[in-house]
Amino acid sequence: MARTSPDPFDHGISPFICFSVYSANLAFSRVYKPLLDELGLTYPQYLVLVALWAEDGQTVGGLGEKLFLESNTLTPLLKRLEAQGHVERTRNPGDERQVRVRLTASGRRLRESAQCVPGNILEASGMSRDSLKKLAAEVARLRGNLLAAKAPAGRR
Amino acid sequence: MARTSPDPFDHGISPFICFSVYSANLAFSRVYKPLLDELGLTYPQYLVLVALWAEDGQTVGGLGEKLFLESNTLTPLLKRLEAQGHVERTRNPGDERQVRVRLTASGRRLRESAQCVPGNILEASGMSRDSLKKLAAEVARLRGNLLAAKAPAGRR
DNA sequence: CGTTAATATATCGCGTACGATTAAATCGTA
DNA sequence: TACGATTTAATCGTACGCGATATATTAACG
Repeated sequence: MARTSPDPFDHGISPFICFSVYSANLAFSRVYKPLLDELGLTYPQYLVLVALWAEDGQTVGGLGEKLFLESNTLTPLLKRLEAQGHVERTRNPGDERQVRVRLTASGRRLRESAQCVPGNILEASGMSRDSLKKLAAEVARLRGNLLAAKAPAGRR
Repeated sequence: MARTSPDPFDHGISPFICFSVYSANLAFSRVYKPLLDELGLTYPQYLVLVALWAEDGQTVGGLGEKLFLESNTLTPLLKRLEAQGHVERTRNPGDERQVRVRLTASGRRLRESAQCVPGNILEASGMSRDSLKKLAAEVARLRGNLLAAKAPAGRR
């Protein structure tokens, strides 16, 4: 009998991993808050800037693929970043459907001001760089599995 | 190319554990969505009910302690659960500051309808029960460290 | 060419999260 | 007992996430 465990609510463990992830994410955003407040950024805005610092001039869709977000989330966020003067959004002349997001001088300057952020997070995590790296990889693998289960493989 | 690449970003963002957690949480809520839609619940509402199924009649503050949330988030959420007829909120006669949240018959019935949920999540995770359990514990430890770093020791 | 399908972004409404504030009940202590 | 301090929820404003929909541009195909 490879029946599931005798206790029907031992299933509680699978809500447990999702709850750990859920609440750890809340905890992260709370640790980030005071750091990012000084830069006038929210946590998702910071993630977008990290992506742009790595590769400037990405499209909305390109950013969404990296961040697992869509235009309904990104467009208002990017408009706020634009209103703050950190990015500019321009239609791609070669394909007017696309919007390219480019860092302004202000957006590039923020990179320096934000240099201390990862170090602070590392310290707050109370774990070694290596443990975090391993943990991040495992969680990313879990994320991949979940997304694959969500959008079945046959799609093209 | 239209296909989402298997590992879209080994570039800028991947070293950040916070991003793995952030995006894994989004992935979880997307996997939960269709399951919980059938119950008419959101993911945070489901978490509240899980807490109440484990222990009925908790106060708003007690729920918040378990879920790492505060009344500014919980009160509207609980009102929606009440509007759906799954819980009732009553002031504690012994201390009128507190609000006790109790499951209704409808809220208890939901527990049976939701029994299939954890199994579905487990399957979607693509990982073994044991791996998930270990991972959940590590992520919970990380969460604890972050919260401890946020609220420094001197608070007493 | 013209019509239709596909693609890329934007808009809208709802439900969280959360800082800041408010209001009410209780406690501590003189 | 009186009264300021503390505790507990609730309220408000802002910013995500996201399903559903709208709009505009490009591609496909007859």
